[in-house]
Amino acid sequence: MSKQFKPTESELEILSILWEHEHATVRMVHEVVQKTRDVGYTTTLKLMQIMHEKGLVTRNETAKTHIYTPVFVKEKAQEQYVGKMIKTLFSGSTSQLVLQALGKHKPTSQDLIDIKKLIEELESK
Amino acid sequence: MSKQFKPTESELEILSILWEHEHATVRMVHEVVQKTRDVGYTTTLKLMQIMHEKGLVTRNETAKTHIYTPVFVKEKAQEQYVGKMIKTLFSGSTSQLVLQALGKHKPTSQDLIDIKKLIEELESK
DNA sequence: CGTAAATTACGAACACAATCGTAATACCAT
DNA sequence: ATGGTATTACGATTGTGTTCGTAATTTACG
Repeated sequence: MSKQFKPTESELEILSILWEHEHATVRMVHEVVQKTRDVGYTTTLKLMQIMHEKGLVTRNETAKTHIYTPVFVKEKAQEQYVGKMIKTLFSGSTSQLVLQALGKHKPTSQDLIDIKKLIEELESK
Repeated sequence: MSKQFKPTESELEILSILWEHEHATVRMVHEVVQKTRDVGYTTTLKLMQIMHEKGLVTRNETAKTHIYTPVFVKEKAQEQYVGKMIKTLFSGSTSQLVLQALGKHKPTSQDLIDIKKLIEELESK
């Protein structure tokens, strides 16, 4: 089994910003964070330093201004969270999750086509 | 907007047990919890007392042994967690979540039929 | 009744996440 | 070089979740 990866709420927010930008400085991350939450620069800095200690991110320190890069890819987090949710909130039933998701958050018609395609692939096995 | 509902990790575990049984005593819940985690009885008790204070559960106190009942239905939690996950981990794309879920956790063929049916309903609108 | 057993109530301790103030450090422009 | 500015480093504080020990309460039963 691969290593467990369990970011806190704030850490996940920062990770999602890093995933969007490949890598980023503290200031860049902080500017995005500040749009939603009113928090000081050093708070964001500290969080990212802790994430570095934990091994959630690496950083390039050659320049004064460090550049942070996430260690885990987004897909890893997606897989983990989806799996956990199916287990604890949907009694292990993937289809229940899918039905809930499709029912409450309507996808575009192109999305529906993609999903149908995948279903056909799954059925043909 | 309806009230926000944000159980902690442990609280969610207890809630999922309560959802499964409609309602339950501390001992009943504790026995289930103990199967996975090694924790004392009073810990489970305390958690459920706190959940009561927070309004996550109600309890019937007519007998000495209280009976706890969840306030929110499971669907509410499902909706909330799914929504949040789509937003933070799937850039708002429902289909991405669905594809990830179906790809990693294979559903039964009956499940696939159900999903296809829902998709057709969605498309006919 | 009165004692044993189970349950609840309460408070304290511990761990950890989040926040920020301040000091140290590196860089840039003049 | 030096002063100003941005960044990093560090430590302290606060809040909250989790855990458990112990006391108080209720119930059941001899």
